[in-house]
Amino acid sequence: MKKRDTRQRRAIRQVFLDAARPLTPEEVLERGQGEVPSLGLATVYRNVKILTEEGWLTEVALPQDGMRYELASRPHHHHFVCRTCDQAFDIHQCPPSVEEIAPAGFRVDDHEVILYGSCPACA
Amino acid sequence: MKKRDTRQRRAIRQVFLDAARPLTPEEVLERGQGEVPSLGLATVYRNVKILTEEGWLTEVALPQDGMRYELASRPHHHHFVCRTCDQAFDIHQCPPSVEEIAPAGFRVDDHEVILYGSCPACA
DNA sequence: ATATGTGCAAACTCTTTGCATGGAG
DNA sequence: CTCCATGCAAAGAGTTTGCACATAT
Repeated sequence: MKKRDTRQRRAIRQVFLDAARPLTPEEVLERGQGEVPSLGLATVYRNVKILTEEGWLTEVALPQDGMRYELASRPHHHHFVCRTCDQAFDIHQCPPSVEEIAPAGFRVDDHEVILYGSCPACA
Repeated sequence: MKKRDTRQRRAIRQVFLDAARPLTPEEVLERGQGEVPSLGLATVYRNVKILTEEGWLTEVALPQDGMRYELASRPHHHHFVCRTCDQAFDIHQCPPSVEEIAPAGFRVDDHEVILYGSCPACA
């Protein structure tokens, strides 16, 4: 199926290019409406799904509220979740030897580290 | 508010005492109905919330599907999620200095490490 | 006896889907 | 001119809440 280059899809892509952290569909909607006011939530969901299938976005599975998405091209990093404002922040370091805690017999091919606490604005 | 010791609450507590891994509300319902067939899902949600507030249970935030719960008294550990059978396993080690990767200005009060891969049975 | 706990169903929230219209190619 | 994409509204899935009745204390 051929993909069309619509105003909405362009706006949604731009939102992710401008984002410094993983975004929820709701956040994508708000930001995208700055560019295309008529943008609907269903369109955000549909496009985020398509962009993820295309490998342009990746799902960030943070427990707090729902799935978040970010550019697939970003280098390896982890996340900090603020329990006060519920925002997710990137952490650009990775603890050494994280994957070595797996017991023998388990083959590890990826890992996620999530820190919880208060961000600078909420602390 | 004083807490009563009902059949339902006792059954739910027993489910967690018998569990070897974090459980979803749905799993608690199924297991609890073995003891109290009339048990309702709303009661599970209410009690799981109360037991968490009391500090008897802790929320386990595995991205897969929804929140899971386990005994708070279990020693600190992390989780391995098998991408083949979707089962979660406990890892009884914790990588050193995980929380030190947080940037300045962030106050960390908890962390979670999730490894993904294949468990011994699926490898 | 009294007030909390329960079960049911309705309300809510988040996400997906059906359908008629809009707009890219 | 064709069809895919969009917006709306309704439908689903998961969780919470209101209410009348049950029951622990």
